Amino acid sequence: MANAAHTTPSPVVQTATTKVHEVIKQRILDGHYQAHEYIREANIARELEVSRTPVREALRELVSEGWLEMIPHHGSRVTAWTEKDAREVFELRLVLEPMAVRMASEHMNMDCLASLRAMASRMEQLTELAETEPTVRNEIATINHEFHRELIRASGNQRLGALLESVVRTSVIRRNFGNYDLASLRRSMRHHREILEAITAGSPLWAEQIMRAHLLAAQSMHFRYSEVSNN
Amino acid sequence: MANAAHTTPSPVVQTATTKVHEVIKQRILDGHYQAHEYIREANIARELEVSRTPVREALRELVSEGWLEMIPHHGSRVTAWTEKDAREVFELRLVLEPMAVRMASEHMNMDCLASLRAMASRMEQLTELAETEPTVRNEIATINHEFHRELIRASGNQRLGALLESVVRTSVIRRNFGNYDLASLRRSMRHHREILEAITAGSPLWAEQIMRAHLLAAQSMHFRYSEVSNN
DNA sequence: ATCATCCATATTGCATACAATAATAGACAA
DNA sequence: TTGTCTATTATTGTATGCAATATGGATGAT
Repeated sequence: MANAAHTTPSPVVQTATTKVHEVIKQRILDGHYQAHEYIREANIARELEVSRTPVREALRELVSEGWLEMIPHHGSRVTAWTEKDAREVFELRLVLEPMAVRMASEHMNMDCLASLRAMASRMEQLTELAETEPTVRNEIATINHEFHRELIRASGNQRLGALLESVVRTSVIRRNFGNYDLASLRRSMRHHREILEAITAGSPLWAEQIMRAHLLAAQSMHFRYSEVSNN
Repeated sequence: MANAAHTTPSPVVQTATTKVHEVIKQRILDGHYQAHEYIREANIARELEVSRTPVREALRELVSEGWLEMIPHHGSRVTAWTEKDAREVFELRLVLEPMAVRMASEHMNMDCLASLRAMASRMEQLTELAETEPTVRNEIATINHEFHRELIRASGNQRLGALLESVVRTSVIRRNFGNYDLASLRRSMRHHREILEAITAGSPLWAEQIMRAHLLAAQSMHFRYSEVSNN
């Protein structure tokens, strides 16, 4: 990916560059760094007690991965996402994730399936607490994200995983079900369960279609929410 | 992809880093740098008369974009493509490009269509020379690449373009029709023409299906060739 | 002969200094 | 007041030196 669409180069050896990379990325996800905010090289270098060199290298990587945009001689700032971006991402997910589920269901092993079932169950439990305890929505969102990742991983196409990772960030940033009413949450959980049922039944096509419906439902919720909040 | 999956950050301002980036990328495409060959920072720095700093930054970008792989404290080398990679890429193209064509045909303007028609015509002309003059195959390949790019651009989804760009490299490297017999070449040209006919007729679905067939035919040719040459 | 250990060397990783560039504020004139 | 020019300052871009690490071969012990 332009890369970009690729995983971090060195997962095992920890250099200063990888450290800076991870910190900045985490802070973007946290919301600690906000959209359009400039990341000054000297600041972050001083803060993390490294020189500007590894900072610059980390920034370049983050630019290639789409987290930052760099204006020569001016600086690097957090990329802001427009509604157009969101639409593009949904269009792509709508094609790639159903494909991933179809492929995953064609050669699914029992361990993976068991893991997915456990996640689905956990999310269902949490859903019933969502009304009284709003904070569990974050936990649901995290598991949901992991559920989708696991399915994509099971597709067997590594590149597909990298692509979706680079594309799905926008949903990661606001990965919450805060705007879901209970009925929508339950429907979403029902979709997860049905995807697993389709896989178990050995019907890749069924699984693919449910995933498509699942994403269209999510898309519908997203734009319903964003219309009243943003534009 | 990142970028990975992303275009070069600064198209207008030319820094030393962008210069190094372009040179190395071009050399990988040329075949000047071969698969698994190490790019030594000091060598390329001395050759291009810059210091190691911009070289390192360019290398990091190229790693993020998937052109190189970097082993910490060991070096950066040109990524080699396996048959598995090729299969993954075809799977992805088979989903993304038909999608792009469908979307492109839904809002196609006359200028773009005229440009595509011109490219198709040019390729058809060159095809009839391919038997007597083998070198025109390279020219056909270049126009073919441009044809596909233009279609993707016309889809209106910028991210899609970036994704495909990061994914389709393998075909760029060996972007030649050297292993096509005349009949296959003609069929390929016929596909291009039919895609444009489908768009003109206002049938996104037709265009999408022909693109899928077009890619499956190419896939078939690719693996037929690679079986006798590689494994 | 084989294996482990240690040292020399090549290469990358990082820090610092300086150069180049762009934004900012202030002075001055219209 | 407004516009323009200039000097200052902040920030990024590049070069260089040194530290950290890995590789390969020589040396020695078993």
